[in-house]
Amino acid sequence: MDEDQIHATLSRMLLAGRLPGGTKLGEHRLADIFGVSRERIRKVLHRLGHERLIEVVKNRGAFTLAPDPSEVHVVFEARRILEGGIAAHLADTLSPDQVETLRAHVDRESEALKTGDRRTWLRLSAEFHFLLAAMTGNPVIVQQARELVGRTTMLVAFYENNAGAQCGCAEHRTIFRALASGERARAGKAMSAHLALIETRLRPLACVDAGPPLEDVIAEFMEPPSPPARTRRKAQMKAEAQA
Amino acid sequence: MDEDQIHATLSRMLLAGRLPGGTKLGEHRLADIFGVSRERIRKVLHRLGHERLIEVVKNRGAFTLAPDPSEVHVVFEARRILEGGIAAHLADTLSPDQVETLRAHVDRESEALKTGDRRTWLRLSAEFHFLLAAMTGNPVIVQQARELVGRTTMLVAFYENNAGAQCGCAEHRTIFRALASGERARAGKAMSAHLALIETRLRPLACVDAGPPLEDVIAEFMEPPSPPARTRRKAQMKAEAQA
DNA sequence: ATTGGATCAATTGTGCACAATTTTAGCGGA
DNA sequence: TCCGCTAAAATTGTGCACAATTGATCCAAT
Repeated sequence: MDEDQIHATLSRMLLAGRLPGGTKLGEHRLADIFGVSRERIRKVLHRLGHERLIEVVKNRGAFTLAPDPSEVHVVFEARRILEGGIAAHLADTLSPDQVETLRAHVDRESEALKTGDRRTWLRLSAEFHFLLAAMTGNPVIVQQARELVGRTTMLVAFYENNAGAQCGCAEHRTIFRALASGERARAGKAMSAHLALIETRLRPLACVDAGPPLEDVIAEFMEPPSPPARTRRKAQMKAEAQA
Repeated sequence: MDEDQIHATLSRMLLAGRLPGGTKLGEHRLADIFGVSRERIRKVLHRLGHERLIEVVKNRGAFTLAPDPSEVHVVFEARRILEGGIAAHLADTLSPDQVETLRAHVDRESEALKTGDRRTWLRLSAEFHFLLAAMTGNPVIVQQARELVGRTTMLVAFYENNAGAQCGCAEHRTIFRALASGERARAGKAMSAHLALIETRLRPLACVDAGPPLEDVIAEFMEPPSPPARTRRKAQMKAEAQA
């Protein structure tokens, strides 16, 4: 199997979020699974680590990310900043053709929502953000947006909140209107507000799913330096015990 | 020598832009220079490649980037988008302390400019952008901003236009005023305009330095698939001939 | 003289064996 | 029962030797 194939396969798997956070990804084990040498796996693992899709610790190996709530906030805040900038930029530079493409996309979202085609709606909903990034025509921006969207996907998959946490269709249309009329400030604000809403829809579930953190409860009664640090460690131990 | 040290050393060297674009970075050669094994160098090289500080081609090795004008535009456009988003975000979230820190920074810039301390002024000028990214408190954003600022540094170093292409002090103050007064839209626009100005100050030099592209002239009389692709290749050949 | 192909040198990619580090299991004592 | 220590097992890191690919040089043929 090719190295890029292995990387793509593992990426899909990680983005799907099927493994619990902190799961160990042993080199020898993966080498057996894919039927390739361990070195091949090593390279892919380090690459995934640099892409922030897994966490690699020196002399300890690779682990799936344990998405503590603070990471949710960090990623969504980063998306608000970056995609807010994208929206503002597009409001100034969008061509008539691009406006029409966007209009068609939002219309398809509405249509899918109306006809109850939930699967299509989910896909279109996710593609909307990527489409905007692509419309900048800037490969650097596309790359950065792809990374953030990927991390978001992992987060929502982990909190298995696929049902309600998707993008609201009306909000996409609001963003579109601001873009189409060239209202730079409004477009940026709308995008930022939209992403903030998604985060709030996601967060409540996180607390439920995270279970009893125990150490965090103790930490609440002490000075607050950085509570989430220990949550991660506990999740790792639990996951490793399963393996 | 440690692996991280080698990475840091090469990073500094690349960002300084001392080597011409397209210079080959042979593994065996670097291994001899640093006095370490080739594998160590390989790892660092691939890491640098993933960070877009060099270009690694399969079965051919690593090369310093050949900054064609299109890359200049791409990087600066990306900075306008990202840092525009950062400025807009900060206008909403800046604390009084942060406002004072920024004010002090801009004052120091003015002071350095007035007293003719050019070295200090250049440093402060560059740090202004990084300071804003850091003030988001978001590691993801800091990381992305660092990458773009780094690539910008390489570009200005390559075009050896260090003299006039630095940030205008007045523009920084304009951005600061918008941030301090919480004018989100104005802050984003000011940052975007500021970066656009830097690019225009830089570009004329680029065209002079690029020399006669030759293949591009031929390409102009054919169908336009992706002209910049061949410019890069020519720069590589020229650089390799020197080595 | 130029183009085409083939061989050869140089450089990168890969698998394997060994070294270093971490983790775990076992054991004895407080 | 719990803690500390030691040793062994497992896992990752590294250097080396060899394979594969690329680029260049040379020679021949048109």
